[in-house]
Amino acid sequence: MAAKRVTIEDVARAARVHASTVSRALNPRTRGLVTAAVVERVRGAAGRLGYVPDPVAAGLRTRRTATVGVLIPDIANPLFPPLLRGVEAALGEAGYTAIIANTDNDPDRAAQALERLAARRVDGLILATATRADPLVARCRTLRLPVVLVNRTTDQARASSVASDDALGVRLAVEHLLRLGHRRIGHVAGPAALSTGAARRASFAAAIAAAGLDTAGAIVEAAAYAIEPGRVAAAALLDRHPGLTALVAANDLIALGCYDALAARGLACPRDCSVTGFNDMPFADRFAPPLTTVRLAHRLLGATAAELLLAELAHPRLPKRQIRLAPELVVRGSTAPPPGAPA
Amino acid sequence: MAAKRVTIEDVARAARVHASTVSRALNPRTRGLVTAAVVERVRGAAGRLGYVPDPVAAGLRTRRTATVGVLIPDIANPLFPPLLRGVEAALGEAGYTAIIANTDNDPDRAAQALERLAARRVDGLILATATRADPLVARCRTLRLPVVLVNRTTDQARASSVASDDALGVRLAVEHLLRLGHRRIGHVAGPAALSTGAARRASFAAAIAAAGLDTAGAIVEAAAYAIEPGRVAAAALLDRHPGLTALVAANDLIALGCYDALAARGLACPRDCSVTGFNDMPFADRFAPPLTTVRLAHRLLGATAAELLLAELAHPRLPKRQIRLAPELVVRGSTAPPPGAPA
DNA sequence: TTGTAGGCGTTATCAA
DNA sequence: TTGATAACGCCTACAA
Repeated sequence: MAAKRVTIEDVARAARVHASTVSRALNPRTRGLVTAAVVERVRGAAGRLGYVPDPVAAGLRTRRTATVGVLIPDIANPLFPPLLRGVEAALGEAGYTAIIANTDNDPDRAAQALERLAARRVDGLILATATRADPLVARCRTLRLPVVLVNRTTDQARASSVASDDALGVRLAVEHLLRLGHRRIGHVAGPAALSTGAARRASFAAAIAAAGLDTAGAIVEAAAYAIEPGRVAAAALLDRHPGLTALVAANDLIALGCYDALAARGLACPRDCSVTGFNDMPFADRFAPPLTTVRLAHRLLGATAAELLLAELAHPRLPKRQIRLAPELVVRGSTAPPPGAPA
Repeated sequence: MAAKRVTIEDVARAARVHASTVSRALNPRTRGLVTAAVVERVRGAAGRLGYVPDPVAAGLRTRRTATVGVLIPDIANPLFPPLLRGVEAALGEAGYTAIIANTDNDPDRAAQALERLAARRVDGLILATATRADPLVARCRTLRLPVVLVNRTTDQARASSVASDDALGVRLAVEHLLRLGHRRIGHVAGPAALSTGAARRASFAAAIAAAGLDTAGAIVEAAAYAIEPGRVAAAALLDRHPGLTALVAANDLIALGCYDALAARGLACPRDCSVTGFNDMPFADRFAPPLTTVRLAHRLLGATAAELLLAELAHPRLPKRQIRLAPELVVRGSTAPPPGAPA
């Protein structure tokens, strides 16, 4: 059946016009240059023959592939699937296709992936892997590759970005704990090399200080946003400050590590110690106990990043924008008044 | 800096050979045709100039894009991220790139995605969305697009496939429950239109019959592999058979629905009723209670699918293969002896 | 072993 | 408004 490919020449013959006219008639941007009647004839012929334009050939000529690269740390981190859905939806709407690459939080792999995607001639890049001093942003400038940061940002605002308002999120968590009566609150921070780790930590310190409490030393940094590093850091924190009645974790996976560290010491959550997370990852409501956390609109995060990038692709000289989405607190079963508090 | 693109012509000039020689020297398959000394000179020049071959241009000429399409129902289903990692790893090894598309279990979206990927000239397709009578497999044949099925299969073995041994998995779950002393066991099945739903249901019935028990009517089908449909189906099942002491769910999300249905009736799991899942999705060990389930090697599933496809790309006339990976039972906290059983 | 020539399917530019 | 032409960057018969 569909043995041989239908090309623009075949359509041209069938419509009794030149191939370039077919191209113009079929391309929405140039359709205005062609008589309406001819457009109809061409579309009819194209439909009859089952013509499908070849984006590879068009890309060779136009230097655009209608393709966007997406670098993420690890798709197995439940934060990212919804984000990717948002990216995909927004790109798809505009006729773009996403090419996703995992970097495993490894800068070398990220650099490699960037080169591979650039070689594939992606039109732009969405970076969910940025460190605060990420060399990839500069590399994109060199390659003249439009880039948008999502979730994590760099210290220098050389690219547009969409992220959560980390400061607000942590403040909501701390204020919730203060309202419950907690006075000895610790923080298991994320990596300081990431904007999220640094911002959440700073906000924690500020919120504690604003309450007139002392936070010195009640912060330990986890080596990565994952359960086991979270457990290790939480254990160290509890060693140093056995009297803590609440832990603010820099994200939900670290919060799970806090669960483990508490369990290992025979402490019950939330009875002996409350825990809060960040992200409201899928199934956070199913954990034991259900996790009180700060909810991010992950899908919106991805969709917004895609739209920022599409805007830059359409208008290359657009000023960079930094968008912060406001998160909200979701109270579940992992937080309660501190032990000994009046009911 | 990298203002202008470095082409094969530039390298040819620098190495004082013809462009076609550069092409041959740089392509592993044709390198043997070129003198070693010339190869060295070419590679040197290419390295110095920072030449990166353009896969778009090469693809136009060779009709191959080193690209594979992957259709999945929904990346937000935790089953798929590890599977995709496996696909990505195996493809990357061979220099291929995956292009992922979500279909939301919608046949129309799946068909659309297939056409889009075909238009993009993917070299092959990995289908994780197959229904038992999926028209997309035939469409791939028409398009002469190599295709491999993963996780779900079609009734007709017109394509190679990798999936779990569903029969074995369910048998393991049922036998575990029998050993615990359960005699009234129900099944919340997956959609009958999917190979997994049908196979797991048949295996459940067979295992119950083999134990000399009566299963008539103790099966209800969930409308989809998701929590809420699972809850609805489990509720219907419990209405019809209030005496059930164990539920075998067709997958982990349906198992979570069973949790909800039991809770709504004031029944405790596992004290009043045991529940088993299927897949061992990430975080299944974190649920309340931790889920006893059948573990699949998801990453291996994906990697194997990719390798099957790569083999077919290399040798188009290869016979189709049907691979079944053996799952294993993971016993956790959601199963226990039936109420009233001797400790 | 290397060079020559042609073409993959499309679109931009120019001319009519 | 439409047609002709060339070019995007690469690969592969074929010729030398």
